[in-house]
Order: sequence, then C-alpha cells, then structure tokens
Amino acid sequence: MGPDDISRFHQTLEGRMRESNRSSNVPRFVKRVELVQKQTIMHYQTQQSQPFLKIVVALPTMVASCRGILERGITIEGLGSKSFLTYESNILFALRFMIDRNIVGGNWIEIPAGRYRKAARVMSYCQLELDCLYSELVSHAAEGEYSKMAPFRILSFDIECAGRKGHFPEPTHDPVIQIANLVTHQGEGQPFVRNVMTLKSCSPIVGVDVMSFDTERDILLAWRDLIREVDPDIIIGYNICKFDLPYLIERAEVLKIAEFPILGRIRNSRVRVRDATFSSRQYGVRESKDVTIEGRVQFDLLQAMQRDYKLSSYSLNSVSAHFLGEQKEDVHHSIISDLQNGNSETRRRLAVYCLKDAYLPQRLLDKLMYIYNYVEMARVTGVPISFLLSRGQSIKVLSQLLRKAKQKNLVIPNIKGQGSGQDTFEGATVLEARAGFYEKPIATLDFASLYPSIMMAYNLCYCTLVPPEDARKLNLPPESINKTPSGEIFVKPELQKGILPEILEELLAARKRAKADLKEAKDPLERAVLDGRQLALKVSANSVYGFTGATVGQLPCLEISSSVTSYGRQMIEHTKKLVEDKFTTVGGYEHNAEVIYGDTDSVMVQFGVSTVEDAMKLGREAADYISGTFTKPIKLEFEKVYFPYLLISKKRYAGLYWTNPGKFDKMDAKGIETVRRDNCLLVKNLVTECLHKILVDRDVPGAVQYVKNTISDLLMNRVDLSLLVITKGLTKTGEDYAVKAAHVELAERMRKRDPATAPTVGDRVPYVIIKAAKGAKAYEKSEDPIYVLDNNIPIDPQYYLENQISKPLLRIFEPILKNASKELLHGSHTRSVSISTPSNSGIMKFAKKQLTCLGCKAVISGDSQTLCSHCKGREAELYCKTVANVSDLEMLFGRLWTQCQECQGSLHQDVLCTSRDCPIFYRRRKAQKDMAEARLQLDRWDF
DNA sequence: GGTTTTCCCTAG
DNA sequence: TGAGCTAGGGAAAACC
Repeated sequence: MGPDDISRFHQTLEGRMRESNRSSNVPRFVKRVELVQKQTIMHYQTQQSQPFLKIVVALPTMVASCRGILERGITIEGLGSKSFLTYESNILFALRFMIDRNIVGGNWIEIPAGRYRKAARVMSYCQLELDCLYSELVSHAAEGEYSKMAPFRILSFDIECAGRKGHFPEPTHDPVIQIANLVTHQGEGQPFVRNVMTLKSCSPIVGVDVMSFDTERDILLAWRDLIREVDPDIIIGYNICKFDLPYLIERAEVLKIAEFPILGRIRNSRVRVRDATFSSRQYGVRESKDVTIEGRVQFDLLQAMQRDYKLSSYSLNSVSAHFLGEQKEDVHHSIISDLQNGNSETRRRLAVYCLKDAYLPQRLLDKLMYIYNYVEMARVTGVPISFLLSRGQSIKVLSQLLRKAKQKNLVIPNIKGQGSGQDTFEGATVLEARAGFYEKPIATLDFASLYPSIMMAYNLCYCTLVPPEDARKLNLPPESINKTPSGEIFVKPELQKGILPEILEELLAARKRAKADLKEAKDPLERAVLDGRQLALKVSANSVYGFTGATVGQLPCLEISSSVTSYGRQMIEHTKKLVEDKFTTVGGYEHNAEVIYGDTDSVMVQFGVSTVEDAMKLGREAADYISGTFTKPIKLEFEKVYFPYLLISKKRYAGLYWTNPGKFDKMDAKGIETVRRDNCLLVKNLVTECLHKILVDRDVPGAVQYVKNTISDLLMNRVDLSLLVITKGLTKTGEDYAVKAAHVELAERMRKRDPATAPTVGDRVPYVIIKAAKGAKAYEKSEDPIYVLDNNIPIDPQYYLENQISKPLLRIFEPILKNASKELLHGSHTRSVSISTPSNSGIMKFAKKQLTCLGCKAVISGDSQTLCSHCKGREAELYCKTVANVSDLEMLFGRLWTQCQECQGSLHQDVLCTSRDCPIFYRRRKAQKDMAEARLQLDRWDF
C-alpha cells in the first residue's frame, strides 16, 4: 500500500462506516489513517517492524463498528477485496485511555499549574471542575509521597422496604421505608455522618441524625440530596449492587420521580440499571445488575466476600460473625412491615437494625483492609478499581500485557474465539500417593513460584514462540533456541527477550522489595499498604500462566501453557529421582529416602530419620543440591516438615506442620472434610476433633471414644439441627442440571413456596436430610432447615451416619486402627434406641392420636389420661419429673433468649432474629418447641 | 448390582 | 466490546 492506496482505503472505510451508521449525523467517522511501523506480539520475527495502518475514529463507540467492517472485508478500488486482522480493537475505552496516558488504577495524577483553566461550562457536580488537554495529565508512580492513599469519602448505606405479607419486597409494589447512611473518611476510625431517613415518625437514637418524612418521595429525594452534598467517592454496602441500588432506582421509576436517579458526578446523567450475568470458572455463574453511577466506585462487600473468601454462607450475619466475631440480628422480611406499621418506637427499632446493616459493611471494609488491598491491586495491574469486582482475572493480565507491549512497540491481535488447534492441554503431575500414617517426619520440598519461574527460565512468550513452519524457514541455530518437553520451540533471550518473562521479573522483583520494605515498616497504615502490595504482586504473577491457557480468553496461547506444564512435569519427576538416588545408604546416608507423595511443585520425602531436626537438615541439603541442577531462577526450597503425617490419597492429607524443631506451628489439613464447605458441621467438627486427638494428643482410644459418643448422640437425636445443615452451591439454573441433586431439587421446591426468597444461581443452598420412605433418593429427602424447625419434621439420623459420617471417619482411622469399621460403626453405641420425634407431618397427620403413658410411653388403653396400669402408683415421682423437666427447659430457653437479646443489643425488647446461620437460633427455636411440648405433658396432670 | 456420568469442591 | 488453568476425590444419580 502506498500513500494513494491509503487515501482510497480511508475513503472506502468512511463510506462503509456511513452505511452502517445511517442514523448518525457525524460529519466524519474516520479521522485519520496513518502508516506506522509496529510489530505483532505473536511469534518470533526476524525483522524489527513492519507497516501497520493506524485508524483514528471520531468517537470511541465507532471502534467496534470499524473493526466489524474490516474483519468482514472491504473492497478497495484497485486493490480488490480484502478482510483484515485487527489489532487492539477491543480494548475498553477507559483502559485504552489509561494505558495511553500511562495511568493506572488508584493513581495520583497531577495537572501542572498553568496547564488548566476553570471549566468553561460546568458539567459536573464535582467541587472543582476544570478544563485541560488530556496530554497534560502527569501520572505519578506509586512511590514515596505518591504511594499514600487518598482520603476517600466512603458512603455506607442500607435500605429497608415493607413487603406485603408473605412476600419479599418488590419495587413495583412495596415502599422504601428507611435508609441508613454512614459517611467515613478513608483511614479514620469513626464516621462523620450518621443518619437514618425514615418514613413516618421515629424516636430519637443517640448519636444518629434521625430524619423522618411523610412520603416516600421525600425520603428518596433526601437521599439523592445527601449523595450530592456528601459527594462520596466510594459507595459501599451489602448486596447493594443486586438489591439496594436497583431497588431505589426502580422504585423511583414506579413513583415517577424523574429527578431522583441523578446520583453520579455528571450533571443530568441518569443512573442506568441493566441485568448482568458474570460467569467464570473461578467464580461460577453470578447474576447481578449493572448500575452506572459516574464518578463513584460501587464496592459491594457481598461481591468482595464471594470473590475473596470461600465460606459456607455469605449472609451479612454469618460473614460478620466470621470476621468481626459479632452476630447481627436477622429480621425476617415479613416482620419489617409490622415494625413499620407500629409506632415511632417500633420504627426506631427498625432504624437501629437498618443502621447496623450500614455499619457492618464499613467495619468489614476496615477490618479486611479492602481499600488498601484493592488500590494496590489496581496500581499493580493497572486496571481501574471498579474492574476488580466487576471483571475477571484476565483483564488484569491483559492490562499489563498491553502496557508492556506498548513500550516495546508491539501490538496485540484481536483473536476472538479462534481456537489454536487443540483446546485442552495436559496439566501438572500428581505423584502417586503412598497412603498411610507416617510416624516419622516427612520433609516437604517446594518449587518457589514454579510456573512464573519456568516462564522466566525458558523465556516463554508470545513473541519468542517459533511455529514449526517458521522453524524450518528461519533455520535458527540450536544454541539459540529451547525445545520444550511438549515439543514447542522458543528462542532464547539473546535473540528476543520475552515480554511475559519481563512482566514476571518485574512483578517478582517488586514483591521482593515490598516484602523487604514491610520488614522495615513501623507505621501500621504503611504496613497495610505494603502487605496489600506484595499479595497483589504474587497473585498477579501466578495468573499469567492461566491467562495463556484460557482458550476462551483474550489471547490464548496453548503452546506457552502446555510448555509450562510440560517443564513442570519433567521437574517434579527429576526431583523425585534425584532425592531417591542420592539419599541412600549406598550414598553414605543412614537410610534410603523415599518420596511418598508430591503435587505439581512439591515432593514429600521420608528421609527415614526420626527427629524433626534431622529431617530439616536433610531437607535443606536436598533443596540446595537439587536447585543447583535447574536453570535460574528456578529454585527448590525446603519449606516444612510434617510429623506425624496422615496421607489419605492424592490431594488429601493432614499432619502437624513444623518450621522449627522446637515446636509445631499448627495442624494442617488439605482436601479432607475439615476444609470443605459441603460437609455439615457435625462431620467437620468430628473429623477435626479426631485428627486433633490422633495427631496432637496421640490418643487413638480417646478419638475412638469421641466418635462413639458422637454417633450415640446423633442416633438419640441429641444433636443440634445447626450441626446437620449441609450447604452446596447452586452453580447453574434449574434446567441446566442433567441429574437431580438434593440442593437443586430443594431450591426448586423453595421457589414454588416463595420465589422471591428462594436461592438463585450462585447462592449457596443450606439443607438437612429428613426421614422419608425407605429407598427414597437423597434429593427427595432434602429440606430447608428453617422449614424443618418450624414444622417439627424429623431428620434422618441414619442417613447422617451412613452417608455423611462413616466414610470420612473410616478413611482417617483405617491406616491407624485394625477393624476400624467394626470398632467405630458397629459397637453397642449404634444400637441406642432413637427417640422418635413426634411428627405432625406426612403420614402422622392421618394416624389417630393415641395417648401414651407419661411414665413408660406405652399406649394407654384404659380411661386414664396420664399413666398406664403398670405405672399407676408412681404418680408423685412422675409428676415431679414432669415439673422438673418443664422448669429445666424453661431455664434453657430463657438463657438462650437472653443471649439473643444481648446480641441484638437490647434486653428490653422481643427477639426478632431468625438467622439460619446462627446455632443459637436453632437451639432457641428447639428449646421453645421442647418447652411447649413439656408444658402440654404437664397440663395432662391437671385433671 | 456394578459401572459411568454428573456435580461440587478442593490442591496446586 | 466476557469468562485464568488442569488434576483429582468423593457422593449420588443414571445407566446398563
């Protein structure tokens, strides 16, 4: 293409753009077409650069349309028809701008004095508004003064709505009755604004500005005004993205308050709500809503929790209990209307509750140092802070890649869904596990940052890859290339340094610096920043490999990812061989070393020595010796000793973890029931306790006894319902499941009972297994724990014994105990007669009520109301027993009630909490039921 | 009644 | 204008 061709190309493209954007009255679509010298990032090239066309369009939105036209192909006069591969044509505009101006997320930006002027036309609600040329922005790297955090204003809020009886609130019907708000300066301990807006009067609350309104319209507008006045940088809350924010917007729409949804920093720009689904392998499918509020970051603590922590429940209540050690009242939505319709005292009650829901997200934000960690992550990867919650991992890698590529004059092709040959590749080796209970110390050797090290050591990158056809053509000398174990060819750094290795080197070097600075740092805030940074750097380094293997991602390159794993496989095998060859009696050591297990980047070695100290010494020796055989920077490290060590199978083990010979650090368990979220607490606690007794106390008989007691309690119905709750994630929508499963079927049944509160995709479903006909499938026996509690439905202890407890226990005990099965599961403790729970469900509804003797539970045939003929004469004794029973249960209930009152923060009010995450709640409900039953029995004596 | 498939969750 | 990866155990349903 010569200059004339470019001009023709420009005109043709302009014409095509005009055709496909007829409605637009833009004078010109394509601003410029320039010839530039660039290089593609893909494959090693011998020439430095080649000509590319750089197309500049009038508006960002035109890029996509332009890309479509070029990809489909255009006909240029004199050149014929041609379709084009486009480069960097699918980059989010904000990111493109930031990359071009060298700006990262969480960045400090300077607009130098004299380089700006007061805004000619005010377009925003910002306190300062000015005009300047985009190229005048000066981006400051996060160092020294510029590593400090800005004093963001953070608004934390929560709304309450009055649902109709038995229905979850819907914006089309149900009013917003309260909004609680806290505003805090980032880094300060206390909020400087605390208020609650209520519909109708509300009694005063100490330290809180109570603002009461007569109409909903007034509340909504007052909240909008608060936003304007406070002008928060960050809006936080719990589930605000999926519930509170859309609810407010939709409610204002229903009420026709057109002036409400202007909450952003741009004047006259309305907040838009869009349904959104996010789906990734890592986070699963998640339905949410996109709410656009310009200039304010929405930070939903629920989303953050779901991304950063694996928990069995994500209710605000359960998360607060977990991280803040504090329970929160959980008021069922049906009670909220009653409180609203009461008086100013009951509304005050609700307001206190609402305020707490606004306060807890702020507490979580502070406690988990979210602002520090997320700002550091944004700075390291370069993406805006908002991406960290709304987008996946790959955008972070892409952002770094684009920045690095720009420095090197490389451009990244837009290859959408273009599967590069095979679509899967072989992963890591997991060494065969020699299962057993090891009473000699086991040393663990680990490769440090294995995959990043491999990519650095062998210069694996898009731009160093030599495809087979090029390899023949280029005829590269063997000493300047590496052939990977998977057969791929990459050039060595002398010919072309890879940019992935360069990114990794920088990330790991920066992490080393951050860790060194962390050691020096005294100021807790500075430490928080540095720790957040080193963590962000580690996570970023580790996800580069994943990015190259993401076949549905932005720039998959399986040649890189499969080479990485192939080196990894070779290395773990090599390590195992070296250990077993060198550490032998023949080689002058006391014992023959054995590798008993290993996974991806680690090997577990039994050196045969009997003290932790000796195992550590040999571990260090082995690590140093073997490290020497690998290309830099690959390094094998001695990390820890397990002693004793219980190896159950691949990816499943437990042991005491030692890093110094004096004392073990902790009990470590991997993969087994104790660390899994889909087991009920009974199993988790039982397994943990047994492991503790076996590994720490070395008391196997004690562990056996503990098992027996637990089983006996279970069969006697003496176990709390909260311990029997199993939770599983709902990973797809109902119809997408190929087979029936307990949690899926239950979610479906719950949806029929109340569609608004039933679990949806991405939620975790708690359930218990209830008694049912023999041979019934588990999915027919699953039930909502609250429903079970309220309707007194009997659970199925046998199921818990056979399907939950027994296998995990046998797996642990079998390596240790002969006849484990007989000993644990078939003793006399399993023959305890279970007291059948009285039932008013199912078949029992049809059975005729028959009185049973209060003494021996035999059916009474005579005309007596209390005792059978055998127990006649024991009246006094049995009456006293009944009275004592009632009083015991009353005391128990009273204690639990007080405990709940303390939790809700008031000893003078009813307990409203129905939290299914709280064991106390289950016990309180059960005590209440038991007490009522006992009282009924007592009443029978009143003849 | 044994084998295969599906699903969940974890290790690394 | 979207999504890191594979290996693997174990429970339960579905299949033959």
